[in-house]
Amino acid sequence: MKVATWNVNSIRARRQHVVDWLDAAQPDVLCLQELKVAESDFPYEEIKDCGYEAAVFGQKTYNGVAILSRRPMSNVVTDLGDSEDDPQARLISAEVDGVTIFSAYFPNGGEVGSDKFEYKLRWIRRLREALDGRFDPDADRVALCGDFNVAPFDDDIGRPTEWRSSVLACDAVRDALIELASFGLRDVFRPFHPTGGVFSSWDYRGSGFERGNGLRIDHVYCTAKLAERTIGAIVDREERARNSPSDHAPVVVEFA
DNA sequence: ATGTCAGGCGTAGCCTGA
Repeated sequence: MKVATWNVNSIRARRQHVVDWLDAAQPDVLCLQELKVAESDFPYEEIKDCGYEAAVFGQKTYNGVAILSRRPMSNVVTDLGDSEDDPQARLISAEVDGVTIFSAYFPNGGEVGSDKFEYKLRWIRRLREALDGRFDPDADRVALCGDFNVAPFDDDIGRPTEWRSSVLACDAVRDALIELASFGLRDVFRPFHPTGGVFSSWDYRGSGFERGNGLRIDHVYCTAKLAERTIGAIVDREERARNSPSDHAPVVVEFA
C-alpha cells in the first residue's frame, strides 16, 4: 500500500499537476492540503477520471484538506470532535482497508508568540486529545499524514541559523509534536534517511529549492502495527522541480 | 528576512497568508 501526502498550495492552480502525478506515481492514497477551495469547487470529475474517490473538507481561500483513494473509503470525519468553535478546515480522516488515514494541515503559526502561534500549539494539543478519544494506539492502524508545519530535528532544516527559532522549528513546536506523537505514533519516514538533509518544502522566496534551503515539515506518523510494515519512504523532488510547482513536494511511504 | 505565489475583490493593483 502506497500512501502519499502533498501540500498542493491551491488545488485549482495545481489541478493538472495532481492529475499527472497520480497517473505517474499510482499511489493507493493521496492526502492533500491547502486546497484553498470550497468543497463545491473541488475538481471531483478529474480525480474520478484518474480512478480515485475523494473525501474533501474544503474552505474558501484558506486551508482545505482531502483524501484521495483508489479503494473505497468509510467513516469520513472532518473535525477534531471537541467543543471548540473552529471554522478552519484542517483535518479529515477516513478508513481504507482497515487503516484510518488522516490528512492534516497543521497551523503555520505566524510569528512566535502571536495569537496564530498559540492557536497552533492549542490545535496540536486538541489533535492529541482527538486521538486519545478515538483510537487504541496498540491495536489500531492509524496513519497521520500531512503538512505538520514542524521540522523535528536540526538536520530537517536547510539553514539551522535561519529556521531554528522560527514557528516551524522552535523548541515549543517540537515539544508539541513530541507530546502528540507520545500518543503512540512514529515518524515512518526518518528511519529511511538517518543522516537527514531530506526536505519536503522549500520557500518560494529566496529561491529556497535552488539553494537547498528547505524544510522537512510534511510527515507520515503511524501507530506501531502500521509503522512496522513500512518498507520505503521518499520525497518526490522532481515534482518540486517542475514548472509552476507547489512549494511542497509529495512525500510517499510504502507499506507491506 | 524575503530576487515568490495564490486568492479575494473587482476589473488594477493592493492586501493577506504562507
